[in-house]
Order: sequence, then structure tokens, then C-alpha cells
Amino acid sequence: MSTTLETLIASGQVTDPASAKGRLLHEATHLFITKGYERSTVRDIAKAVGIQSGSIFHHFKTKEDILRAVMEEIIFLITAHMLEDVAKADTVQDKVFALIRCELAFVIGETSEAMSVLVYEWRSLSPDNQRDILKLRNIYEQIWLDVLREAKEAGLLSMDIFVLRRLLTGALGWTHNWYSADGSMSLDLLAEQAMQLVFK
Amino acid sequence: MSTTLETLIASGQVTDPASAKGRLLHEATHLFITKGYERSTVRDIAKAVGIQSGSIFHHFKTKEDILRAVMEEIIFLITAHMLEDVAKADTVQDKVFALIRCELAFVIGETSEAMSVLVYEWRSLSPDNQRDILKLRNIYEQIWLDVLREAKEAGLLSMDIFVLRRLLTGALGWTHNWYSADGSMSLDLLAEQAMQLVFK
Amino acid sequence: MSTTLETLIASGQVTDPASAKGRLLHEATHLFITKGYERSTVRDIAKAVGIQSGSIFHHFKTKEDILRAVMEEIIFLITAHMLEDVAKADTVQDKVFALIRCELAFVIGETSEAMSVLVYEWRSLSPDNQRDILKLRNIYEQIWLDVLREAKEAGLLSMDIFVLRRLLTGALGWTHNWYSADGSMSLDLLAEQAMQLVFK
Amino acid sequence: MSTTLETLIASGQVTDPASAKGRLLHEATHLFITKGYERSTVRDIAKAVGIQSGSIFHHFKTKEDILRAVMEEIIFLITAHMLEDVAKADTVQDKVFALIRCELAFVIGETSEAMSVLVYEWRSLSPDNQRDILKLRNIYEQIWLDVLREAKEAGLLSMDIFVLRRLLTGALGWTHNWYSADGSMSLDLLAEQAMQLVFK
DNA sequence: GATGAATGAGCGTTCATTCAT
DNA sequence: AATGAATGAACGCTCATTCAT
Repeated sequence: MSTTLETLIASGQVTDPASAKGRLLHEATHLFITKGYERSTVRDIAKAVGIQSGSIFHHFKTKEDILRAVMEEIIFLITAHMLEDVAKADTVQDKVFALIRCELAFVIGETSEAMSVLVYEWRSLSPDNQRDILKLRNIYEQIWLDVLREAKEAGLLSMDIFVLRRLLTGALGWTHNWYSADGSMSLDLLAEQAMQLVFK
Repeated sequence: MSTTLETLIASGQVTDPASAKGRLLHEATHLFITKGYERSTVRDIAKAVGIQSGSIFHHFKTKEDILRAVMEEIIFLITAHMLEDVAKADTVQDKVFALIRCELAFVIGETSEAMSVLVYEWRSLSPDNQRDILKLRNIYEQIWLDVLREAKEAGLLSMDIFVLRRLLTGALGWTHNWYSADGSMSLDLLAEQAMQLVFK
Repeated sequence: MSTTLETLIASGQVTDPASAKGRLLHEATHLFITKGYERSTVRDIAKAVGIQSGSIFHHFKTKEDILRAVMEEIIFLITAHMLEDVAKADTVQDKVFALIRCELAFVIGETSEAMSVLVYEWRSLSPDNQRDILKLRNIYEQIWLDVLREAKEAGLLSMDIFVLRRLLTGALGWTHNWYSADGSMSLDLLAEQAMQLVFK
Repeated sequence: MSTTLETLIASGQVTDPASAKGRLLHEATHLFITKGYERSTVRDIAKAVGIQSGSIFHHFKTKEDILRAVMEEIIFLITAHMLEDVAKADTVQDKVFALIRCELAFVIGETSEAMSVLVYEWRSLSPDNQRDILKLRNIYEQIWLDVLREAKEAGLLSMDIFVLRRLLTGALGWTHNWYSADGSMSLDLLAEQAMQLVFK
């Protein structure tokens, strides 16, 4: 993942987390998930970064621009990560497992905060921004659909792959609300349980 | 369901939708889901009901109390409805199907707005109110767990029922974000697809 | 005092404390001193009396009218009481002592609450109401000035009686803020100390 | 007094009256005494200062904080002034006269408004703020008690000094309600009359 | 780039008062 | 007389945004 990340930073698609803007994004993400976008004030973000509220507007024109940037970054990251993991898998089942595990890792792991923002703060985006972000999400969704189509063509599952993907999106995304890493179930065990929703 | 609704209204657990308070609740629910709780102002709600903003506080002490009332009502309704449908089912599979179909109906149908509030605005409740609402939700969850346990004891499924229920919660709840009733798929067809997540 | 009170009630100048209006006045007085006039709401008063807020306006046209009535009543009471006590005194010194003791009793005793309203809530009255209440106070002040003039003409004091009376008003009125009846000093002892401000 | 004032400003204990915060404090004091704290709105204060209501909250977190600041400042000022004047006096009587004259000057003169706030708006402070302000007042009261004790030990007065001080507090403070500088009595003449309450 | 005072529209809430019942 | 739902203006306060320094 680090290779991917560095590539993305170098390419300018992802902000260097060590830069002022990067730290701003990081703290904003944390606040947006902890308190929600509406309840997080520009002053809150500034304070977390260690600057004055007025200075924020040198990096972003509006507060919504920060939200948009947070969303863009996490989509870039998850897409890159997913492509990498799927490429390593041999069988179709392994590919599906890689996708499930990767998505769970993002929903539950360190980046879970950023991921949640994607779900919960969707309505806080203007229609224009929603459209732009949606385009990025489609790239990511295409990876899923390609793998599921491969599985269906191999006779491994019978469900409509579009419906299946959407049900899985909900099932995997919701884990954020109940799975706790310090509990008895490992991420792999959880991924195996989720696999049973697809294959029996 | 109408019988149930009337019983609940008569019992005082659910507000008569024709009363001033009931209309207020209805409009508030609509606004909370359309714009979100934070972005919906008491002036918005008042305007939708056709009263002055100050008048809202005759019916509810605070704005959060409205949110709480919306959540309480929908939980009462769905619990009552679910018990009714499960009672009509004969086999275990039929019971699971009834639960899935009922939950989908609430997530997708007329009450979908209220249901979404339950998910999206959870953080807007104070800890005290969260605790109270959680108690009500537990009653509702117990119905699911009882039926899934019955299915597992009958050897019809192998997954951990707690994990399964949680994955299903996510999968079914998320339908709200993609299923459109005017599309090609009926509610029953969707429920059948979801059944395949549980049984193969 | 009871005789005086009954006479005043009979004369219509003081409201019967057993009547609805009388109870309202009593509770209002208590609230005005405890929380202040501005912070006491019409709903607070209604609740204390045991009626609904709307019903208050059958007895008083406005909230300020209640304040005015509270002030009128206490002035009537203190004036009557003072006349009675002065009449019982033989020497001039005894008369001054009677006045001091009587004023202290009102400032410190059971009626201290009502008395404080007179001082603290003065600005809450409209100019018209202030003028009316001032007329009543003048009757009361005249008793003081008559006695002090008698003492000065007898060569018992050398100060300007108007200045003296005003300094005494402040000194005696302020006791409300520090004297506590459960302390070591009796009302009579306090009155004797205050006498030393006038005579040495 | 200017020396003292400058020292206090330099020390940060008193706000520079030329600064935005200082002007705000000045106008707030004026409004609090003219209309009372409760009836003075933050919009009133802002308008008097010539800023927008929202800008007030850059300088003070809450409206009550403004009240507290007004009270703190006047106590600092009067304490400093009083120490200065007492130091100049030779005899005990002169010291008492200095205290009386100084307190009268504050109650009646330019700062009378601020002083009145100390008396009338006490109840508008939260218990915490009351406690803090009380500590400052005690420093100030100690100056009085030290001088009165000196007079009593010199056999110049017989009253309990605590009771005497409290009666004087009331007598002097109340002058604000009746003394008018444009009248026939000078401040010194008034102070001499008040001296007769202590010494005969 | 950064600051921080200032803006001004808008927020949830309060409350004296009205009035149909 | 009493009710209590409704009013509507006003309240203290918040906050994204601007801009002179």
C-alpha cells in the first residue's frame, strides 16, 4: 500500500500527509467522522491543525471543499489498494475474498473514519460535488463488478451481480457500526463469514 | 398494519398523525431525511407544518426531542408489524422471509424516511436519549435473533447468527440508497435475492 | 399589625391573601425576589399558584401590573404598621427607635422579600407606574421626616434631616444583604446599633 | 488616580478603555446600569459600541462574562484608589474621611454606573462568578475594617466595626439614588455629613 | 502564508400575550 | 373564570467567511 500511496502523492492525486494541507485533511477527516461534518466547525479544524481559523481558507475556498477533498482522497486510496490486492489473487474466489477483505479493512481499520465520511456526509455535498465524487466511485465499483461477473460466468454464484454487490456494500459498510477490533473476531474471520453471503 | 397502528395510537405509544403533534412529527421526519437533522431548522419544520416556529415548543421541549420522538415511533411501528408477520409464517424459512420482507418494506417503503433517520441521525442524540432508544431497538432485534436461532438449530444455516444478523442489517438497510420502487424489481423479488444471502 | 391588615383588606387597598388574586400576588412577590422580576416568567408564577399561564391575565392585564400591585401592597402595609408603632412611643427617641425597628423588621423579616422588590425592580416599572408608586412612598417618608424634625427641634441631633433620612434608608435597607436572623444578633440589638448612627 | 489606572492597564488587570474591548466594557457598563443587565441585549451593547452583535463574542465568551469583567474592573480601580488616598491621610479620622469620600466619589461620580452594577446585578452572576468576585471584594473590605479597627482601638467609636461598616456600605451606596452633583451639596459636604454617622 | 477581529445571517429557544373553546 | 395552543418578536449565541495587517 505504501508504494501505491507514494505513487499517488507523487502524481498529485493524493495530498502529502506531512504538508500543511495534508495535516489539515487528516484532522478534518477525524473530526468529520467523530462529530460529523455539520457539527465540526472551521475553528475546530484549525485548532486541531494548530493554525488560526482564517488560515484554513488559504488552502480551501470553502468548508465543503474540505469535505470534497477528504472524499476524493479516500476513494483514490481504496481504489489503488484494491487493484493491488486483486492482482495478487489467483482464483476467482480468492479475488472476491481479496475485495471483501480490502473493503472491510477500509471500513474497520485506520481509514475507517475517512470511509464513514463517504457514507454519512454525502448529503452535505452540493449536487455538483456529488456528481464529481460519484464518477470516482464508479471506477472503484467497476473492479467489484468485473470480479463478480467472472465468478458468475464460472457458475460459482446465481444472484444478479448488481444486486449482490449492493447488498454486500451495505453488509460490509455497516460493520463499522458493530465490529470492534479488540473483540474476539479477527478481520480474516469476519471476511470468511462475509464470504458465506456470496458462496455456500 | 392499520389495526396495529390504531392500537398503538390508542395506547399512546404512537402519536395520532392527524393531530398537531402527529403532523409535526411527520413533517419533521420528512425534513430530517431530506436535509438531515442538523440542516433542518425548527423554522423549516414550523413552515412545513404551517405554524410559527415558537409554537413547536408547545409540543416538544427541544429539537432533539423531536428527533427522539421520530425514532421511537418508527421502532414501535416496525416491531409491531414484524411480530404480526412472523406470527403468520409457518416454516422457519417463511419466518426469515417475513423478517427480510418486512424490514425491506420499512427501509424502502413509505416509512423509509423515518427508518433512515434511525441510521443517519444517531449521533445527533444525546447519550441519554441514545440509551433509551437502544433499549427499544433491542426488543426489535430479539425477534430476529430468535428466528435465526431456530433456523440454525434446524441445521439450515451455519454462520454465527449474531454476525449474520449484523451483516443483514447493513445489506437490507443500505437498499434505501439504491432500490427504487418504480424500477424493474419488485419488493418480493428483492427479498428473494436477499434470502440467498442466508440460505443457498 | 393584623388589625391594620384586616382594615386595609376591608378597605380594598390590600388584596385578601386567601383570594385567587391574593395568592397570585404572594407567589409573584416570592418569585420576584428569589429570581428577580425579569427572570420570573408568567408561567413560573402560574405554576406556583397552580393555574395555567393564560389565566393570569384575567387578574392582571400585564406582567408589569403584577409588579406594580406587589409594590403597592407592601407600601400600604409598611405605612400602616409604622403609624401604629410610632403612636405607641412616648419620647422622640422612642419614636425614632420605633421607626428604625419597624423598617428593619420589614427589610429583614417575613416581608423582606416584598421590600426588596421595591428596591431592586424599580427600573422594571414604566415611568407612569414609577410616578404612581412614588406618591405612595412619599406618604411613608413623611412619617420619618416628621419624627426626625421633632428630634432636631428638640436639639437631639444636628444633621440635615433630609440627608440623615436618606443615609438611614440606605443603611437600613442594605441590612437585607448581610443580616441573618439565625445569627448572634437580635433585631433589637441591630436596631440599637443603628440608633447610634443618629444619636451618640 | 491616572497613575494607578495606567499601572493597572499595564499590568493587564484593567482593560485599556481605548481598545475595542475597553470600549465594549464601557458601553456595557452604561447599559447595565441604565436598563439593567437583563434588559440590556447583546445587540444593544453592540450597537452602542458600533459593531455587529456577533463580534461581541470575540471579546467575551458569554454575556455574563461581560458583567463579570465590568465588576472586576471597578473593584480593581476602587481598591487602588482607596489605598492611595488612605496612605495620604495622617490621623485616623482623616483616614475614615478619605474612605468615605472615596467610596462616595465612586458611587456618585463618573464610575457610579459601574459601581451600581456591582450592587444591582449581583444575582445575574452564576455562583462560580459570584465566588470569584467576592474574593476581590474582600480585599477591598479589609482596607475599611483595618481603619475602623484603628479608630476603635483609639477609643474614637464604640460600635461593632463589622456592623458599622455594613451600615455605612448601605448608607453610602444608597446615595447614588438621591444625590445629584448639580444640587446644592458638594461631595465634601456630603462626606462630612456621613462622618457624623461614625463620629459625633 | 498567516493572523484574528469583524461580519451578518441564521440558529434553537424563550416568553408575554391573545383568544377560541 | 379558566384553559392551553398558538403567536411572533426578541433573545443569547454560532459560525463560515472576509480582509486589513
